[in-house]
Amino acid sequence: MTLIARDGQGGAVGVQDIADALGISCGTVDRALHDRAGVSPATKRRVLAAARRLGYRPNLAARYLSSRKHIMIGVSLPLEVAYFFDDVREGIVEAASAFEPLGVKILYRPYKRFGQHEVEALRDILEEKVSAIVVAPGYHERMRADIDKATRRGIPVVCVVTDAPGTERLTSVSVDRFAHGALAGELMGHLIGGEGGVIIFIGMHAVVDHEQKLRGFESSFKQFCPRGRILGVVEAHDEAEEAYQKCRRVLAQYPSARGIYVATANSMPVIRALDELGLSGKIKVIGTDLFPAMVPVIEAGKMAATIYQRPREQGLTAVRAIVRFLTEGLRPPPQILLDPAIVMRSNLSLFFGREPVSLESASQTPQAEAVQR
Amino acid sequence: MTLIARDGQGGAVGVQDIADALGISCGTVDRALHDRAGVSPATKRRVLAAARRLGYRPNLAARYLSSRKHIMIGVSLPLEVAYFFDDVREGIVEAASAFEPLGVKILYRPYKRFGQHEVEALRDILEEKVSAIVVAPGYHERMRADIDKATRRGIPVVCVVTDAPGTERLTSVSVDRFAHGALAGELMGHLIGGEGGVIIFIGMHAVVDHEQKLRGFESSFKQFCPRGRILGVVEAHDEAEEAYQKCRRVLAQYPSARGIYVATANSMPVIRALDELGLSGKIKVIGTDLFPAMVPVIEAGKMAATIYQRPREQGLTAVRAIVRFLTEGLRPPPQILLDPAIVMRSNLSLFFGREPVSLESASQTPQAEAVQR
DNA sequence: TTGAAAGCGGTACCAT
DNA sequence: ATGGTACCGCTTTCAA
Repeated sequence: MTLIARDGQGGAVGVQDIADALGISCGTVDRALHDRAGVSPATKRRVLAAARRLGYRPNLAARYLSSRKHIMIGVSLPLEVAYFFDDVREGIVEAASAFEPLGVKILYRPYKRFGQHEVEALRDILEEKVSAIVVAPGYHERMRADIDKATRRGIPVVCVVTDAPGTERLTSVSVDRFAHGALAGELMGHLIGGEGGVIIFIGMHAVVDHEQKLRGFESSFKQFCPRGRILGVVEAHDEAEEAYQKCRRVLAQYPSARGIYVATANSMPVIRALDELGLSGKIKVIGTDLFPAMVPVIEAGKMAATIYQRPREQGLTAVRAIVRFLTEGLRPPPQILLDPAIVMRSNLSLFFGREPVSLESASQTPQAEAVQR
Repeated sequence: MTLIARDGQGGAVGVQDIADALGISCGTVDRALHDRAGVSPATKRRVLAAARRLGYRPNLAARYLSSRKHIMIGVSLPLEVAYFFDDVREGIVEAASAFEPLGVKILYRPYKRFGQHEVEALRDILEEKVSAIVVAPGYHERMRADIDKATRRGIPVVCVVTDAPGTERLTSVSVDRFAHGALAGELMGHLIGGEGGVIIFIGMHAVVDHEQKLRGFESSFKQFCPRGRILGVVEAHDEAEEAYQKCRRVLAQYPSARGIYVATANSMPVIRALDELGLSGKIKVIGTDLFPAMVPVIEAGKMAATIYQRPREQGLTAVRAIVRFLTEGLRPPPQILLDPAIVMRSNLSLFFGREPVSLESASQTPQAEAVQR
């Protein structure tokens, strides 16, 4: 050993150690480490080798303190559907606030409706100086060019809720949609006691999400309800009135139906139709997502279960993945799939109205410092 | 305004700003802010007032960099039951690694079996210089004194999996056990089609956890299975052989039983008994937790569902709560209840064998730095 | 009791 | 291309 460890903290190796070991200055080491201009290729190679050999790990606190570069995460999400994307945003803010000490900040650039003006919103964000971007692509083909552009500029893009397959996005966070449908199918099989016909409501077949849920449902319903049958698949295009009308029509057509699976958030019109026909509770309904109006419906037993896509978790997960990538270079798996949660009457209260750990009560005040060591 | 903002970053206020505003030195401000010795009460009051007025927020990166005090979290968990506590520990390590830039480190002091030598293990940890402690109290009465002692020393204690009610612990992280039981009850109601007798296996009535699950089950089973009946509650004391024997006996006594709810992890002996009696799949079983041996059982349809207590999430949550408390003074709610997850065949793969975001691939190497901005 | 100043580990700028 | 150094905001030590 030609070196004397500079510190007792388990021997963390810093730029200065590398510099000392090579007999050069820390400035040069910094330049070599970060691909900055003005280092001879030879020196650079030596530095990189030494860094690896000595096990260099950057001190992130020092870096943050020194560079004063904040990690600004641009968030572009639709304002509608509010109950869902508000929760996503809540998760994002929550995670960002946990990383505040690392200088993580959120730049929120919402747009009106899912799928509308999303490209413009993304471009706006690209104008600003952000370090990463969170988006929920409605029409991913339209977003592709800008997502790839951001990525090539070194700005990682993470998709939440929906994905933009085939793009250079860092990763996507969403619920496993096949599992979503499969859970619904398995549960439905149990609910209707292993036999009977069911009807499925989706948005449209063209939407990959809906199609995946549908396939999931079909695959497991077949297993868990061998004497069951899928009577029909209704496209309601996420329109309330359309769902209502088609529900009435399809029930008239199949009066023997024993279950309905609504693979989108569009379940309330179905409940209304069942209510009017006096079939609430008789026909078993499995819905998707969770919003205020559904609470009394579930409590009243008019909907047996709903598959919850955990928007808050999605937001949390996206930001955590970004921060780890940015600060530690840890590349997340190309796709992060959360497990959909089954919400029934017994656990409803755990999902609804649950507050995040309050951000207000954070120590703005010096008093709270006292608890530290 | 008598002050000119020192920086353009949104006007963050630091110790120096307070010092300037008061015409004193930053050293004094620091002492006043942290209850250190050697500040006149008058000065201290003025500093505190100014800090609040100016909206002082400590720069945590600077603090960490300067003080070189790491946040060492002492973790005292049993090695058994491994499949469960290993996952808790995995979550703890995962969360800690995310906060590594803040100097968060784990001091792991395991002990052999749940409930045994836990007091000694806790005392050992107290000897070391830790900033916080995570424990899973088996016999919380025995732990009380040491938990309170740690807390009084300024070392927050967080309970995971189990709680130590009535102690000064910072908070506890566990699954909502009433909801656990209630979910099982609701599901069971559906599984047996609204009528029939069921049998419940617990550890013992004296264990609060088990009693809570039992009450949850009873309450919802009554609602969802109005023509159902709880035939018996079996205490198996977490012993495999006992569970097996009692299962055979109770099934002989109630041949009409249509469902079994095992409220502890002790479900495999029950499955074995059912297998031998040729009742697998006929009698609906709802279990608790998830471990390797259960996977084929669920896949084969011998167990309809299991209620998963999400050990990894518990570990993650505990560490996050500790870090936020320590760094931001944010006090968590007195009890953190996670939602139990329903695992069935359709979502089994999402829970089992799921790897945490790999810690290995983290940037030990300077190359990964290049992705940063 | 208080002030002044030296770091902590990187970064960035100015010399060379 | 490289070295030297001031500085980020806070803590800590030494002087006064």
